This record gives sequence, C-alpha cells and structure tokens, in this order.
Amino acid sequence: MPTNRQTKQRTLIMQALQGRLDHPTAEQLHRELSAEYPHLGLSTVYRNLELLVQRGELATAPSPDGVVHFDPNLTEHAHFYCTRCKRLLDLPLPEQLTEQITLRPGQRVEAVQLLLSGQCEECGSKTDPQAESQS
Amino acid sequence: MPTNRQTKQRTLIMQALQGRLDHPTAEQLHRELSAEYPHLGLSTVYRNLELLVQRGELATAPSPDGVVHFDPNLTEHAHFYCTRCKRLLDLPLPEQLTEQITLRPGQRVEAVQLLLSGQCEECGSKTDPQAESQS
DNA sequence: GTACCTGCAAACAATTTGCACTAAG
DNA sequence: CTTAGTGCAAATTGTTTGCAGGTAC
Repeated sequence: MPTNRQTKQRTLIMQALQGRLDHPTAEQLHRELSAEYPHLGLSTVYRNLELLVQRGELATAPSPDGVVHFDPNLTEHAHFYCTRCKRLLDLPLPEQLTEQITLRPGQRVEAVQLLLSGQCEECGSKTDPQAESQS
Repeated sequence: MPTNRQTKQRTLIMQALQGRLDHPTAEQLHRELSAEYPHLGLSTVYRNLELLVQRGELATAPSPDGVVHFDPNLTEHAHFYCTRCKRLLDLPLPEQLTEQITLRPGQRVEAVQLLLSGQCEECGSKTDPQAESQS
C-alpha cells in the first residue's frame, strides 16, 4: 500500500514541520494550519504525523503532560520540560550516555529518552507561583 | 483540608504498593484489588494514587505506551521499556548524570527521567515478531 | 478509472469530576 | 456530629476508526 500521494494537506503539514524548533502536538499543529486551510481535519493531521513517525522523518518527544509532542529535530538530544510554562526545550545529550548505563545481560537498547524537568530561566526568575502561558 | 483518614480502601491501596518491584497502572491495581474488595471504585484508586504522588510517597514512571505507570521505588533510577513485551524494568542511573548535561543558563533541574527502550533478554532471544504477554 | 486520502462523526481509552451517601475521627 | 472519602455515572481529553465522497496519479 503505497502511502505516497502528495496531497495539499500532506504538503502543508510537512512544510509546517520544516526547520521547526518547538515540539507541537497534533492539536496545536491543526489549530495553526486551520487558519490557512479551514477544512483541514484533525484526523488528517494525526494520520500524517503518524505516517511521518513511521517513516522516521519525525520523532515523538516525551512530555509529562500526557500529550504526544512531535519533534522535527532528528538528531539525538535531551529535553527540558518547564513545569511552570509547560514548554519543552532541547538540550544536548551527554556523550556516551548509553555506555554509562549498566544494562542487564541481553538487553538491547534501541532508543534513549532523557527528560529533565524543573524551571526554565524565564519562569525561575519569577516569584509568582502562577503558571506562564506558552507561546 | 486534612487528607488523612485511614479508610479501608486507602490502606489496601498503600499496602498493595509496598515493596513492589513493578510499575502498575491505576487500572491494573484496581483490577488486582477488586478481587479482594469487589466494590472498590476505579476513581478511588486514581484519587489515592494522586494523593501518594503529591505526598512524594510514590513516583510516576515514564512509559511510551501513553498510560501512567506508578513507581513505588523512590530511589533515583532509570527505566528500560521492552518494546516487545511492554514491560518496564528498573536500571541504575549513571553517576553524576545531571552534571554531565549542559544546561542553558538559569535552568533549574528538579527531576530527571531516563528511559531506554529496546528488547529485553527474554524477547531478544526470540525470533518471533509477535509481542509477548505481560504477566 | 482506481484506491489512496480526506473530512466528519462516532468510537475509544485513560483520567477526572459531580454528587448523594457512608464512615472515620 | 462533621466532613473527608467513597462508588457510581457522566463528563473530558487525546486519539483512533468507519465510511462516503474527493482527487492524485
């Protein structure tokens, strides 16, 4: 089943992901694209994101908020989740992280996810315990 | 609001978590406990788990399967997720992991989650691409 | 023309919430 | 007694699926 037709929607979604630095959710992306393409269905966004992930052209990013975030940055990296403003930021991954982990015999590692959480600069400098809005 | 009454249900739930090595979900726990306490409500389980997490007596464990897993092991450790049998196993965390990460100025780390995924020994030795059942 | 893809609505799964009632202190 | 806690059902949220019609190739 050749999943390869270049539809307007697919093109739109792929373009929207190009060179992006943040980690949008499907709903976020849908909301943004709806502006210029009002009839775009949310399920179309989901379906295309899933496709891109399967193809390995897109990664999913971990997030403690329970929603799936998509990460156009395919290089290995860690994430920092700000518990205040709920943003997910990129961080470099330590060198040879995998080698430092004592695995049990027979375990084969295929992927590593490192997620730090805390407060980012902007939020840490505020004393107000109220959360900040994202974007 | 003193959240402190020792109800049968709460005691039951806390006991079930004691010294446990796996990472049950709320539904799993509910299913298990329902056996000896048939009227236990799922929401009661959720409410009590949430309470324990807030109190810091229980941690949540990351899992790529989209469901929240609860981790009675409060010492810092990493996890290994087997993509075949879907089990979540404990691993030691590398020493000074946090120090190895180049944070951006101002970022304050409060928690670290390290999740490896791949195949565990049992699954890796099988050639069958079919998933294994989890206990 | 064919079958992949889309939009929409309905289905689903995990979790939360509202509320009348029960029981811990 | 008082009110935190419970069970149950209904509501929410994120995501998936079924299907009839649209459209890329």
